[in-house]
Amino acid sequence: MYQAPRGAVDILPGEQPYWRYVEQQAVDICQLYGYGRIDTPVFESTGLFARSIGEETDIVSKEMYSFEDKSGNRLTLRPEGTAPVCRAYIEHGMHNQAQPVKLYYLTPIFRYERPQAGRYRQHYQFGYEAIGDNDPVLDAEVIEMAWRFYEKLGLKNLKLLLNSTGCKKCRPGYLKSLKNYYKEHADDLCKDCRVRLEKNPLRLLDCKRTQCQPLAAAAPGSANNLCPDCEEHFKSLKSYLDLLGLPFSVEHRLVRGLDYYTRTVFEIQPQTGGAQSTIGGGGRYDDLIEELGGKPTPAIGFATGIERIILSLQKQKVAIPPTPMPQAYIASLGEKAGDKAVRLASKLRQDGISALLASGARSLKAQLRQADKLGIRYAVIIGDEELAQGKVMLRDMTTAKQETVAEAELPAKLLY
RNA sequence: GUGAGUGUAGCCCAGUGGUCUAAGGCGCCAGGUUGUGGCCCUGGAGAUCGAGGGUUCAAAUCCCUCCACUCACCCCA
Repeated sequence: MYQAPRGAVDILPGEQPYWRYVEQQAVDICQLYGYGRIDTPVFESTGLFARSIGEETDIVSKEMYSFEDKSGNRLTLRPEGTAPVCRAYIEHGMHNQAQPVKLYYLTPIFRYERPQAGRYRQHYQFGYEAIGDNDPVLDAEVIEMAWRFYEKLGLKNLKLLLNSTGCKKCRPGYLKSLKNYYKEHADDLCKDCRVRLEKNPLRLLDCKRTQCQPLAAAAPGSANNLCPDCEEHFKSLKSYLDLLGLPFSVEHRLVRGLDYYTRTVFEIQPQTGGAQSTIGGGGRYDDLIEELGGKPTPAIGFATGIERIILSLQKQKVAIPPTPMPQAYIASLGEKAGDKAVRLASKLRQDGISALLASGARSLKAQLRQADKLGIRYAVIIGDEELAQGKVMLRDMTTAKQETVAEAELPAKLLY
């Protein structure tokens, strides 16, 4: 028997209301903040991701779905959303548009990982990017937009974590002091952290092992080792966040897994427990466009996992708008009535009234039982008597009252 | 890639070597008189007990291998 591939799931009709709800709120907030939708291909040249995300990152080194097509091109299923948008920005000469260019996407993401709660091999991300401006007011706006989005969805107990990782001028110095600090305490580190010390010192900061906690807590923070420009940018951002009334906490241990981030990084977490505490995050990537072959162009973006949002909505028992059911169930008895039912269902639908036509030649009892189970309010019943009168029976399933009405009256009755 | 837990009908699950030709609940289908739902009653369909191998006179139950799912780690949305 075939099963969905590991880490990939079917989104069944019963779960669709959550998806449609989240997607609608995403589209709405983007409209509100002036972002235009962009859809990029699900696969791109492997090099695009390797160059942007960083060869040494876990995503590139072990999580990409890469393949070669029949002409030998190395392609990869999109493992994140920002690089393709930057590629499109460059490819279509968007630097000629009014800056910053604001784009959003809602798309599947692929990463070869072991699935667990809130983590899938194919998952969906909603993300947006503001490209072409380094004003910290834009950082604040991007963060605010994410915050309002979650608020609007109905999520409670949100936490905003903020940090600044500096730029290519100040980061090398910071990394050096971080390494020096850790080298002095190398004996107290867990074995994973000893590897990190060499490979990816920033990751030392968010080790989850208890033995490394005190060290990480007392480690030098990037936000305290910024160059004057970055310092000023960060300070300004914080004042804008205050201005907007967004409660943030500066986390000097906040680091993100992609290499392209500069200056501002942030994450938002609903305090709902579980291992996947972060539902969305983002930051600045002022060097990425240039890195990918464009002109030097500052930018900032954000992305959030739809599955994690839905998990949080469910944990917090947020009420979701239900999917509307058909208004009418068309039941019939006998062949002639059946023909009339077919025509009537078609007519109602053409009039914009959703209708479900009974199928399978079942008893009236069975037909009504189905209407009831599906939660359809009105049953239209057609039998020999109705046929003889040239009318139909309209039954309100919620009150169990029914009346004989002319077919022409039906639309008005069904629309209340 | 690592660790732990779990795998019995669509779903929840009973069953720890013979009485299992596998129980129950939900759901599904049908009936409870002639054209009427929701409650109740009755009946029915639906399971190679995750797969393969082994031990045994006998295995859903014990052993091995594999697979899948779940949770956690690494890492990330």
